[in-house]
Amino acid sequence: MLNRIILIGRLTRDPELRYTPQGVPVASFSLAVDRPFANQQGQREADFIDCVAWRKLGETVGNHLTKGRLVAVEGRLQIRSYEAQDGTKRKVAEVIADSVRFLDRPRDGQVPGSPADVGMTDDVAFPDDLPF
Amino acid sequence: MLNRIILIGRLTRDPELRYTPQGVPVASFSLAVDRPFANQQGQREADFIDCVAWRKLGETVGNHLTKGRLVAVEGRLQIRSYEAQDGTKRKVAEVIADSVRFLDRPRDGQVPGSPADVGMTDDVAFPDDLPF
Amino acid sequence: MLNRIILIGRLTRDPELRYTPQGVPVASFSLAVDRPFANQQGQREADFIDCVAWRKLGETVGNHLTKGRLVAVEGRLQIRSYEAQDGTKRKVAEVIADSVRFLDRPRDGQVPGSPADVGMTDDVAFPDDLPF
Amino acid sequence: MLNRIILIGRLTRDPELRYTPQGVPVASFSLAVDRPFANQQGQREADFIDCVAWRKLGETVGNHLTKGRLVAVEGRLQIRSYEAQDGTKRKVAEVIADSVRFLDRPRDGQVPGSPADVGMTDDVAFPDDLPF
DNA sequence: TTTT
DNA sequence: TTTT
Repeated sequence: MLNRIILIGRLTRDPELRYTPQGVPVASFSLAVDRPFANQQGQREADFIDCVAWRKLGETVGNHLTKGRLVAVEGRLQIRSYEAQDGTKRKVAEVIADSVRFLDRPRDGQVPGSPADVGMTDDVAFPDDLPF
Repeated sequence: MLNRIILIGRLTRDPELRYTPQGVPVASFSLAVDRPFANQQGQREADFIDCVAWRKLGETVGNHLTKGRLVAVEGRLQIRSYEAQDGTKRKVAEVIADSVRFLDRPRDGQVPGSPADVGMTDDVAFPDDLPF
Repeated sequence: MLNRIILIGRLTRDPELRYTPQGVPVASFSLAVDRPFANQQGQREADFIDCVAWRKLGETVGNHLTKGRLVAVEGRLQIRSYEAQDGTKRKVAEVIADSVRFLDRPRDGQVPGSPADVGMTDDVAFPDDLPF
Repeated sequence: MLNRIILIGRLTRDPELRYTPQGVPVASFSLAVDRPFANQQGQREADFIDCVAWRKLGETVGNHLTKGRLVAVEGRLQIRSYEAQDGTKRKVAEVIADSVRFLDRPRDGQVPGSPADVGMTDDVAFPDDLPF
């Protein structure tokens, strides 16, 4: 009935922007989110969280974000279940973003024209999770 | 750097309460969280989200919650990566709860003595609002 | 750049549904949200938080919610500053809701036809804070 | 029963660090949080939100943050009611922070030794994710 | 009293 | 496959 997640982290690689057969843009990216404490070996680990952005938000993400950029993502956690080729059940967990804010400025010469310190929001109400 | 998730949903089955070798209680449970819209067949789907509660919160969950109960869970999303027996990489996504609130009353004869409409929090509760 | 609040609480009174001169519906309501700990006298206090819902969501709130109902509200915290008649500066803090979920069923004979256990979301993207 | 707010914004001035008569540190600061849309005059407004941090978190805030710094604050919204000298009822809304993360680096020569890109949390940090 |  |  309520499913809300807010993350701040850095992109582990450049986003991938693709299009559905119907031409709907969808960007995939992965965030490294540092855990708030050290593990038993005294190291600070991170969670690597897959995110998806659809439509206009997806295009903004795909066109302006790059590996290493710091962002705040708001969305919901979606769990998809499927059967693998070997017949075992698998699950995919991903955050369906409805807002992505850029929290640092791009490094020089990275993405010309990228909107520094600007956020994008996806307020249009569509089914954000076509099975693509 | 920030990882916060808030869910409202119903337990898909009774929680499992176990103990680490060191005797630390840990409860596992799964929530069905209805999606906010219908899919293309007009049906309302749900995400089935695995949750974990440690220590005192784990015991409360294990002792007082049952299948079907409505709860609000606050926590963080944790992704664990591991290698399966067949050598493939797998991931486990689970919400590490630091607060679980009970939003309905148990059905009659369910769990004698369960604290209806009562929440439990993993945090130490300081009066953060002395009138200073 | 990011402003997100999630509350679970009970309405302290019936909501007030009004309309702007342009006919836009807006519902005002107040939530009692129990604090997570007891104060120094051992009593559990609550925060009384003013909320506002616009348009279709406002009508749903105004038509289906009543004093005492348990709800989950998602929105943003808005602070309006103004000058009182005596020339002093005052502030109004209110939560602009973009989603309200009903977490209990109405008491018998309360609101005929009210959608029990149903949530409403306001996904349309408008300026949610006309100075009304 | 649940009261969670997450903000990203900039300090409108240097924080004030004070101490209760019992010696408990408490820092007050105010955040400018840009609204996600423009008003009817096409200008982007901000909400100015008062925040409070207690104890160790308060000291970190008081000692390391300065006007203009970008932070993420997690906490709860607290409403205090009181009677003014003229007999009228007033309310104070403030966010009681339990985590403050620094999202930019201090400007040169600002606060020597300040922990750049480091967050502080009020919570006790248990390894909530023993591999069990 | 308002930040970039 | 992992970010600063």
